[in-house]
Amino acid sequence: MISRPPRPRDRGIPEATVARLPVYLRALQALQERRTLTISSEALAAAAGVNSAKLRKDLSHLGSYGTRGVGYEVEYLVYQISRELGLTQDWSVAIVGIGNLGRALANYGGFGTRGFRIAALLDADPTMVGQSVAGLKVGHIDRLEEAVRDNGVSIGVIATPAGSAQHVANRFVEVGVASILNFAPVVLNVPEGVDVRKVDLSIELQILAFHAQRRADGDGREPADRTGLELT
Amino acid sequence: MISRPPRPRDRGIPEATVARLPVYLRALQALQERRTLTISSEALAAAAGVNSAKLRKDLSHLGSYGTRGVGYEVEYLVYQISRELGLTQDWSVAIVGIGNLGRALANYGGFGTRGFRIAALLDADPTMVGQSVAGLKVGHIDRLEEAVRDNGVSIGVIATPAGSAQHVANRFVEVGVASILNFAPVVLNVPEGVDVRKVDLSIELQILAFHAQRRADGDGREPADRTGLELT
DNA sequence: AGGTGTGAAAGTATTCACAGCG
DNA sequence: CGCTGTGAATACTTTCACACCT
Repeated sequence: MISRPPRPRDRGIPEATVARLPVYLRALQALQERRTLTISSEALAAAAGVNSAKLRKDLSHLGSYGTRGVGYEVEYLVYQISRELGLTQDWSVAIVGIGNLGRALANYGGFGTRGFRIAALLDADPTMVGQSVAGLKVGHIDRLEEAVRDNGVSIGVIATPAGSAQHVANRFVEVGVASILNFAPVVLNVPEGVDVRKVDLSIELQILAFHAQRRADGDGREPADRTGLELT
Repeated sequence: MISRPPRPRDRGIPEATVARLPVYLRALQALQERRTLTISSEALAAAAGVNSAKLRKDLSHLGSYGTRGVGYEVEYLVYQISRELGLTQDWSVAIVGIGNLGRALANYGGFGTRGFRIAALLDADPTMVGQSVAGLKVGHIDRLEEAVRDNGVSIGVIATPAGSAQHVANRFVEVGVASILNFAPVVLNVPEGVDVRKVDLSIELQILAFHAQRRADGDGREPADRTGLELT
């Protein structure tokens, strides 16, 4: 549908940029649903909650996909960002730990708006095993290796209690799962080459508390965010 | 006159440091449970998944709480970090959206290991209202203002579908809640001075996919990415 | 000796501001 | 003319390496 990209792009995309691409992608997909064809950096930046210079710089790392005087073609950008993020292929995901959180994840429809397929749900609790969650039968954790191999799982999600997380991580790593999303409140130890991302609810709360306290302390002073300085 | 007597300590702790303090705190609390009295920067750094230079620099922003040749006193550091993060006071939290995720959050025992109190659960679904979740009765979202005021809520958690998130955020802001933790996959628009943090499951997955793809593509090159880090 | 605290250097990220293309 | 793409300036973060304290 869209002609082949000119050349393998520069692969040195800054980490900070990578972290924002999904946000841009989501904003663009929303625009696409509203049949918007093109958009300026200014408008897209506003939708994504960043400033336009940052957005343009970010996109410039993917290539020159805009048109001066006009903006970006929504559909084309969606495609380019999706490709860059690896969403043009499907990733199989296994979720371990089917408590409230695991269930929430399994049921999270918008899981990537395509690109991700939840292939297996596993739990250690025998009363959990066999139950149907989000249209999938929960398997026993003992079958993790089997589940990973049979489904070509390449991303593992850990939603177990803290005490089991490292063990599950080890097993993921052993069967070759090199991308792990960890919701358990522990620091996982993994060998070089394995990519772990952590989502930690209480850490986020604590960061909020820090800023809230500062707001209260300094009171009438720092408005939570530093004010811009003048120069020039 | 250049002297500045009033300020006891520099309050300008770098954001990157703030984001790591909760991780250190958790590691220290684990040590405390094992009756460890003192710890070196090297060992604490390993437990927290960072390098020791970074840890020392981070802690140096709080003050000079270590002893040269010895290390840090665990209990004292726990106290200092807790105080810095504002955990020596209690923060009341309201959760809006009691689906699987909201329930998971409500039941998350380790919610801050003290410091946070879940004061109200709210939902728009009438069949949900009145149910008991994690020992609390779910209230109707219409009573948000009441719930916030009666319980002195200062942190709001949004676990609703994307479509309702902005509306809920507006109402939080209007009753004076200036700290929001958003799990809905949308960019919230809030006035200056309101602090929003976002946790987005599919964004995390997409970042993992990016690195996984790079690993597959470039192959034999980039060693994936550093592990054990989170990003905000 | 042993390990913290910290300037200085190196590496990243953000913002500015404007040349130049469509 | 408007808006992208980008060098240059600025700001922030991490890492190094060692003086200095216990």
